[in-house]
Amino acid sequence: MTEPRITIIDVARAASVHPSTVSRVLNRRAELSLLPETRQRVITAARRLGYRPSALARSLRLQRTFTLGMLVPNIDNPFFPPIIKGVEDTAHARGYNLVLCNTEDSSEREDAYLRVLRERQVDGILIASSFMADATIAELRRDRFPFVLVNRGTRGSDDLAVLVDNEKGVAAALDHLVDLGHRRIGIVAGPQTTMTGRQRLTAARVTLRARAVKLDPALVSVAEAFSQEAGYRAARRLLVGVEPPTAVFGANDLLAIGVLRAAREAGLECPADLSLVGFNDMPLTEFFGPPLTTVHVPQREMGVRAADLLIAQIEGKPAATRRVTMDVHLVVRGSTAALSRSQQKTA
Amino acid sequence: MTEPRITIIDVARAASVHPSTVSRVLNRRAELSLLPETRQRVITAARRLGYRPSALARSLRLQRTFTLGMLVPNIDNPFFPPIIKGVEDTAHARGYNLVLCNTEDSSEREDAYLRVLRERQVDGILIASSFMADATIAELRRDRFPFVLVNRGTRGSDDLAVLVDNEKGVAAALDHLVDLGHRRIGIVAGPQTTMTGRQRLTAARVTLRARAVKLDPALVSVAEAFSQEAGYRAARRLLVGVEPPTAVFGANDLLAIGVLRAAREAGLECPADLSLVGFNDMPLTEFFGPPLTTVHVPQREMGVRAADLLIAQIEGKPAATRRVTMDVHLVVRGSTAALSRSQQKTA
DNA sequence: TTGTACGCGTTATCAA
DNA sequence: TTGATAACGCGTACAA
Repeated sequence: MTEPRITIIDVARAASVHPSTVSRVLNRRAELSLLPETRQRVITAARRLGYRPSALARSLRLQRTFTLGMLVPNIDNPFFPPIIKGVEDTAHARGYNLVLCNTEDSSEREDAYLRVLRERQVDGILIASSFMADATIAELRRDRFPFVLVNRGTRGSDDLAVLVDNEKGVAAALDHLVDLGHRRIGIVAGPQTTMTGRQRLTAARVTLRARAVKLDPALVSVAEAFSQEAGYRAARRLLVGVEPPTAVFGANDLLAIGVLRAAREAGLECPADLSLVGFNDMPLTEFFGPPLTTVHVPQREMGVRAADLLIAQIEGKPAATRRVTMDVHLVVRGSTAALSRSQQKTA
Repeated sequence: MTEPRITIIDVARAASVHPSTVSRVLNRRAELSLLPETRQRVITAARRLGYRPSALARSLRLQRTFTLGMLVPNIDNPFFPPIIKGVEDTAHARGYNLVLCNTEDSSEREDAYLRVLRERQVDGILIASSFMADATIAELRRDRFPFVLVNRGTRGSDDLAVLVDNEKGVAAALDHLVDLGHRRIGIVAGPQTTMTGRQRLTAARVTLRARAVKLDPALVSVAEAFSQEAGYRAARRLLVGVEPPTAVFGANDLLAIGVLRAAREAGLECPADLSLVGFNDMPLTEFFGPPLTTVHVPQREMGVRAADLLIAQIEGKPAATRRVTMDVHLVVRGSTAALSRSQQKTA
């Protein structure tokens, strides 16, 4: 059925040398001690036979796979692809492959994938899955398994992590709204089971207090996921109140889009009737109707830094920093506008 | 440094049985012939020691990795994530893992990744990379390596493939524009080095001829990639002409977005001054300004079908069909409108 | 400079 | 029902 695999032994035979010699030639380590002629014989024999090394056998022998695993909550969320690209580019450049796993925010899948990755002996893991239990991560830590957290932290430990400056971003977003004259500001928060969700909500509270703007508890709606649909549902609860907000901050862009949809359904125009700010600046938000004002996060760069951190750890290099915080800044586009007279009247 | 790996041998020792027995117990194949007591001893020993099987060793022995490779041009293109999810869900459900590779439409990376995938002995490959040379694919075919083409074909061979009904989609898109009264219709075509690019342009020609609408050669602009930027550049060439089109068909949604940007820059409102149709119905297009009229392609389903096809081949199941063509339909949203009087005057 | 021998962790096959 | 053995393909001390 299948052609028998061509191994190092076949090459050796063809070149009339010992298999170990073939191995030496093909792994051009220190060019030390190899007759140029022998080397040539081996190389041509290998090419002629169409020899293909077995990464499996090599990994088994070396106990190294040159593979990284990455756990992502949802590849459908446009926030992640640029991060993944950053990781992959860096990995590729440094001789590593990437195995990508979609957890769908299901702890069952998270565990399954984590197990698979370890059984496959990937050299390290990137965890962007924000729901994953700290306990699961603690296990990796205990086993000294190399890993890096992306866009999430763990309580009270100094795991390697690449984080976003949520405080700064949220402050910029809300300062912007307050500066535009808004006082009744609604918050569509992310799931409070995630660190990002909690941090951004807390930061929002802090910022508004600092600006002496009262945050009406009725104007805080927590979404059960970082998705457009969840944002829509959360926003509906927000907009039907007797005294609706004149502006809303969505804890990420997908939530903001959900808000937009709910607003339209309620007959509200954005930004005329409702100003809207998101977070992440995911691709294409500038083409939305209206273009989304949002907090820019350097997604690709996050991936690059995360991969760098992980590979450094794998290769035993001294880690200069255990924690990288990405800088962010507000990008003002069309979805926010100064508080209008009509809005004031309504309120 | 690293803890020594716990192997089947350690478990065997702890359970006072032979390693081969451990293997038998752990691979709950036909429950045939195993003393319940022995089985229990092994299982508890394994659990107690925290035994983790080595996928590497197993794959080496079995010559099977239960891993699929997937080549994608660009994970940043929102068209692909749903496909990838479809593939991954199916693979996961059937016991396979997925190694994802971003080719960036670079043949260098395509070759590099393809080589890596084969060295890692993935059981099969999904190729969504439309630029890949037919010659490269011919090599896979020659080696009888299991693969499935996604959203692309190869000339004159009956490779396993999951395709999109481009003819139908393009016809629906252009019929829609013609029905709205448009006669000066521009085409922003995809790269003619890809099968999709060629098919859609040809289909456009065919459809317009069938409707007795003349296609002005000056109104056909070929983009050098299926990206927003390339669409923008191609559209600029189109819109600056002396007699600009009243409607444009973009060969995919990203190109259409590029057109939108170019139109705005030229002071054209969409759809008042210019109607626009895309292709693919990638996620979030409904939230664009204006919402994009486009041809819906069941992306996730494509991934599912592709994975099914591939796994069937790997497992030696008879392939009912070698070629699956996905049905498509037009989704009319806000970016298209009937030809207006002002547009007629201009023309 | 090259050959010898062994082990990486499994599982299939055969023998007991 | 379980044990022994070989082999999957490679890399590396060590010996020659």
